[in-house]
Amino acid sequence: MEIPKTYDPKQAEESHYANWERAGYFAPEINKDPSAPVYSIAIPPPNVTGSLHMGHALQHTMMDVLTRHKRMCGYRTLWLPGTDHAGISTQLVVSRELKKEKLTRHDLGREKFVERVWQWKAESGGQITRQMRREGVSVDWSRERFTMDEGLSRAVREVFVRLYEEGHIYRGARIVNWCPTDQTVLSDLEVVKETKKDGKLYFLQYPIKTGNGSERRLTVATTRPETMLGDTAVAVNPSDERYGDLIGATVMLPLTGREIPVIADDYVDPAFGTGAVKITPAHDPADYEMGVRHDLAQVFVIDQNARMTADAGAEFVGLDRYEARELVVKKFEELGLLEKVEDYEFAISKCERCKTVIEPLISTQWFVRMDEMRDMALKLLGDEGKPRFIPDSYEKVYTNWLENLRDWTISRQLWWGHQIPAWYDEEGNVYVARNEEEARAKAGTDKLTQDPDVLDTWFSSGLWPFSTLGWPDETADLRAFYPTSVLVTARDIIFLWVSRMVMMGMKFVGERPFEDVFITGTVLDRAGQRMSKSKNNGIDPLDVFDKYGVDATRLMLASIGGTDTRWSDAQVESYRNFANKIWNAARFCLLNSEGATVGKGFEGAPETWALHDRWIMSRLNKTARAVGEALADYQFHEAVYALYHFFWDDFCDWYIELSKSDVTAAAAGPARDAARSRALTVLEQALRLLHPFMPFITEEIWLRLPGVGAGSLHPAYHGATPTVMLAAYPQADEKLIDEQSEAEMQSVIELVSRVRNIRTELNVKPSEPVRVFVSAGENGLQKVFGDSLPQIMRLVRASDVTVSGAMPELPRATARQALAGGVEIAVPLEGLIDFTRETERIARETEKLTKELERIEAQLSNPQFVERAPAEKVEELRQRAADIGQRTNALKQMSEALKS
RNA sequence: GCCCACUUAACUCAGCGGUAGAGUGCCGCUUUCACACGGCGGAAGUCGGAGGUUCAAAUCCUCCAGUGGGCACCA
Repeated sequence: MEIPKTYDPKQAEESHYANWERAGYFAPEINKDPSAPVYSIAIPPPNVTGSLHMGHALQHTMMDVLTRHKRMCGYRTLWLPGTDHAGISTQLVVSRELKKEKLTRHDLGREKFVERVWQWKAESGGQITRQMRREGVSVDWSRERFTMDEGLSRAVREVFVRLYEEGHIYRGARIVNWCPTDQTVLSDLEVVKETKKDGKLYFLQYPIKTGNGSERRLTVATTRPETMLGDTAVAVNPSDERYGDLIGATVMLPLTGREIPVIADDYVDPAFGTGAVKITPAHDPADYEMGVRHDLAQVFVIDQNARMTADAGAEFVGLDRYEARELVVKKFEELGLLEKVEDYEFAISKCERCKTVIEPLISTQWFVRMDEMRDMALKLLGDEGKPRFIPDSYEKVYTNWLENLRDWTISRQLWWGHQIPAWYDEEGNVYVARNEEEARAKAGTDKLTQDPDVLDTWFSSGLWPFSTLGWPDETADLRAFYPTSVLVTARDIIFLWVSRMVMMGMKFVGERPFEDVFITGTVLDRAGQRMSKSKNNGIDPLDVFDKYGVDATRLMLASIGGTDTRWSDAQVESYRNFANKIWNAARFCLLNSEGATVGKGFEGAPETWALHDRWIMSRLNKTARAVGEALADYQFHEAVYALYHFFWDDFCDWYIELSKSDVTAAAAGPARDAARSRALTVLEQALRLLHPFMPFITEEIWLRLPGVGAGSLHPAYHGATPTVMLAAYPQADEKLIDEQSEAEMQSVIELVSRVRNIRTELNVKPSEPVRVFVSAGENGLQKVFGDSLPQIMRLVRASDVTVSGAMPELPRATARQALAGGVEIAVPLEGLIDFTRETERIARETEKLTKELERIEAQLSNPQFVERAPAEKVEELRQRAADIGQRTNALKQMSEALKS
């Protein structure tokens, strides 16, 4: 059999995925067990414009591990894939294309433009789904969805109509976040606050109308002087003694000739600035509220392009807001009304996508009142603790946000998206309907115009867990797969998306959309910074796949816990090495597989097996148990750790070495066949355990193993072509977990390690055989060592190993060591021992033990400890103290022996 | 301003009430017939600081410092 020495991931990655997809292994229909439990995940749909980044790779790895694991456990699994139409992003991508042809979307018109977007989607929208195939994700492509699909669009209209009919959706003029670049309104969540370090606070003086010709001025502080052109009041705190006499007075607003009142409002903080606030209801959210409270006029001085309007005055009209700011300040200075300008750091709102400074404007938009759905979500958490957040600290974040939830602005001034299902007749009456026909019926006319706005992209995403399953129809998929089992996502969309799915799911399906929410950590760059396009510090997962292989990358990602972790090539490299280790262990087993069959070799009662066989089965079952428990708790790193060390340490370093002489015996025969079968069997089980994490290498090897086939599959998949993907996931068999064998093996391992240590410390050449004497008192270890003699000889490179109850008389030139359990070892090394060094070595060892003994004795002599600590704890320490005492004595004698 | 998380070996991180761990790196030795992407052995940490609770604290509590993140209408 030709098997290369080094694992090349490319070939396996290229061949298996296409086979799995073609064979239908990813679809729930592959499961033939009608009573199989169900496991489902709806993928967080990546933007159709997107390309794979590390965050996707991380989340997809975890979802794939969960899905593959459950599938192998016999669950009917559905991991549903799809993409999001991503309103603004997609519209901009296509607009940019048009720009190359010297066209704007307005040149095309809405209909042609939208057609063009669909065309773009057909040609270029598949990039991310192709990249996902590279990751090995076991999603059911036959159920792939897109948020603008007809089915999902129907769900969107249905939800809109129902919310409107129940009075949760309304249309009205409110102050909103306007992005002058994207030319659309944005929800609060699409606005980011950024610290403006070089901000200025301007102190403007407004003359007060006194009627008696006396000069008095009121100073207001502002970061936006240009908005003073739209001021309609100055507010002070009613309890502020400085201004008490001014409440109700009139201020002559400079530059405008308008007169505005001084009003009192508790909102004003007397301690800030001058304690007097200019109020611009049309251009500031807080002022807007105050304007509503005091019935103030709204004077619009800034338009949707962030330019000054005619109402700003002839000198200002047409100016950009920042030009207007300069001019206002200059005029104030000329008039002697600019008191001062201070440096002032404050938070400024920007468009999350394009980073343009938001212009608060009053605009007619569609909104959703969230109170009813908010209460449903809070009740679900309060009553049932659902969804369960992992890590649980996010539950508080989620609750706090919900409790302070405000109305959601859902209309967007875009062309790409779900057009709002509202029509207007010629009088401007609005008809909300599922389609135009229904609207006509309601309106009693066909002279209707549909609202030009589209819905916030997150409106359709909020329906994702059920719209993808066919809602509003009562489909079989909806019944089978809703609620989904878990949502795996990043923390930055808990509000934007997670909360809305819960609210929408409760409202429209009457049930939570998922049981658990697993919030992943974030992969940071090497310097600990978030990866971002603007910083250009992203590491492309596809490059990592090319360099180290998909399986190694997945293992690295899975080993990231719930906390943020810096990217490290070295770590991926170590998992690449692990993949190679797996490859070579398999290579060894396969090169020695003649006469062997997976599943054989462990016949009869475990008591009749050799120690190392009982031991490896115990380790294997413990590992299966650990992995199962870890995955149930989303402790991916624990699962990886358990698998890594089982495979490398237990299986490769010890089991293969211990069984090597039997496996590679020159003479064929039943004993050799059995030993070979056992190695193959353990390997095969290990591959199953590893498969959810490393799908490619495990399949590549598994298919080559002699004896695997239809019989290896989980019963739910009978009739399927053999694949490790559908093999039964190993479940811990508690009967095979054998603590005594593990303890005995541990003694053998320690014995071997100590002899090796002596060899190294005393510079014995690797090729030089040694003689080893072991005394194991009268306890059972004597038999354990006796039974493992050939293996011990091989592992320590001894010409001879003698095990007895007591150490025989040995020459002075003997290296010695005292082990736990009263075991002593001696290696005569005539001519090799440096007596001084050996004395030192024993002294070091003694010192280490003495220190530990002192600590233990201090504890044991503390009556409080003996009294209050659990009895077994005390007993454990006593035993350890006794053992150390014995070893120290032995070392002392060894030291004496060296002197004689 | 408020809230949350993090701070453990040179690096990246586990552990989260009972003898300090892993991977990488480092220091020896080693190309013995699965693997040098390997093997064997080894050195390396007063677990951010200060208090407190406890028989016992890296682990629980309080305060402080640093880092990162979220929330917030102080103009």
